[in-house]
Amino acid sequence: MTQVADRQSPERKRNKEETKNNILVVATEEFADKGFAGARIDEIAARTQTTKRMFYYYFSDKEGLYKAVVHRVIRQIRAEEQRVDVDDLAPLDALRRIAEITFDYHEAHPEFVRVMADVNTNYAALWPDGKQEELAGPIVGQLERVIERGVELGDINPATKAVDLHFIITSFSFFRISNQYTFDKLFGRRTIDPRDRERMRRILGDLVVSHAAAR
Amino acid sequence: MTQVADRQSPERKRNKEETKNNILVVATEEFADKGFAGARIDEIAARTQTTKRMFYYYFSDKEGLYKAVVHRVIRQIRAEEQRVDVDDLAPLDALRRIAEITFDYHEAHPEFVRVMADVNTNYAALWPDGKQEELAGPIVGQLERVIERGVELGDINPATKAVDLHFIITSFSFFRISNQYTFDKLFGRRTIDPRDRERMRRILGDLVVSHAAAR
DNA sequence: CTCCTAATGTACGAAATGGTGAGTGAGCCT
DNA sequence: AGGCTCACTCACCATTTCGTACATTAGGAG
Repeated sequence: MTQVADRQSPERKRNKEETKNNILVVATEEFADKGFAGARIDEIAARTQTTKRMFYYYFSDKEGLYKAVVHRVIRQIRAEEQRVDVDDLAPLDALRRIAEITFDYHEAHPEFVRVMADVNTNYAALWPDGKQEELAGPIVGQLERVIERGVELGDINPATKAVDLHFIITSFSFFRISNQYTFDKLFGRRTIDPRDRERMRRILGDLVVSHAAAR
Repeated sequence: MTQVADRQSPERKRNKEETKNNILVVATEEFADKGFAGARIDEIAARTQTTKRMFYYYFSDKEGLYKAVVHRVIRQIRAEEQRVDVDDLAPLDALRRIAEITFDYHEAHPEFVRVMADVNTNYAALWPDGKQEELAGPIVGQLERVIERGVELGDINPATKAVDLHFIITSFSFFRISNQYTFDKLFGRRTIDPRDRERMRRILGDLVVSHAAAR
């Protein structure tokens, strides 16, 4: 019995990975809630199991911590997309399915939406280091494969571009969450009302299909 | 010749309206650029022709100034919409035209997009006082009239809802501006590239038409 | 001309905020 | 056992930031 196992054990007092992760989880909540400028280091510290000094020990400064948070939320949505498998659906059904998955993800993960909105507030000046492909993920490639398949079958318009489809899907799904508060104030509709949810989801699917379908 | 004219004259040194407006214009830029939490009162002061003390004199505090800015940018887009006249277009053409006008407005007024995004960051907790109808404006009513006309002619699906149409148009137009930085980082497409602009504009018009058109 | 009030300017303070210097001790290695 | 490293703690600081008490002036009223 070596002690290697103990190194990973939860009761270990000093645990680099656990501490870092604990900070990241709390920081994600705080940054998602208040944005970069509104988030307070001391506030995060109070809700962490460690002290403020640890941020600076592991993440250099507020910006470093923020970049780590951004990286984290993007990695999570990409991981979800990785699991998408629509190969056994007809092309147009596959597109609708991808749209629905994205729609659902945005609703289930408002922290992703809020962090991304805040990154744009800062003109994406605080962007995590790392490869662009790793962050972009497989989604556009998946759409391309479906399009290719659909074109061969004559179901999909050959002029259809994957990035355009992704833009349509994402703008609809993202805005519904990000702008729910002002949209509801202005037009008195509970944007995320469960009763409206199904209709909105269907509308998006219809839009995607009608955009891609062969004439 | 009464002196009433002089009261409005530009060379007047002390001018309530002009001072307030000057502050509002600068504050709009600053809040749009940095958001509520990131904006700095002293920074606004430095770029104004008056002193910081005037904010508090006219707008009570930072929140009051922010609310005034929000009110202002919303009033401006509604004023633009007020001028829309599509009564002499065929219903489906009218819808496309309204979509294009909204699309163009968002592109021409990023400060509107940025301020609204920031309001949502704050869960719309800082919302200007005033009537909801005044802020919502005429856009939904205009869409409703076009739909009604189209249904009578048999061009438009009777199930079409004006708010849904407005959601489709706005989410597309808004996201294209608000999320341009992250979308471009991730998918390497200059979202507001002039060469892409026409295609995006057309895509939105097509989506709107296909959503509303009678089967 | 003088007074009075609305409008403007000056200078400052209290609290919050991001960040750090210096030390401590847990746990691994030999 | 004992030393060494690195994860961790504590107390502290320099600025920044919102806000205000108080002084001052423009300009209309009478």
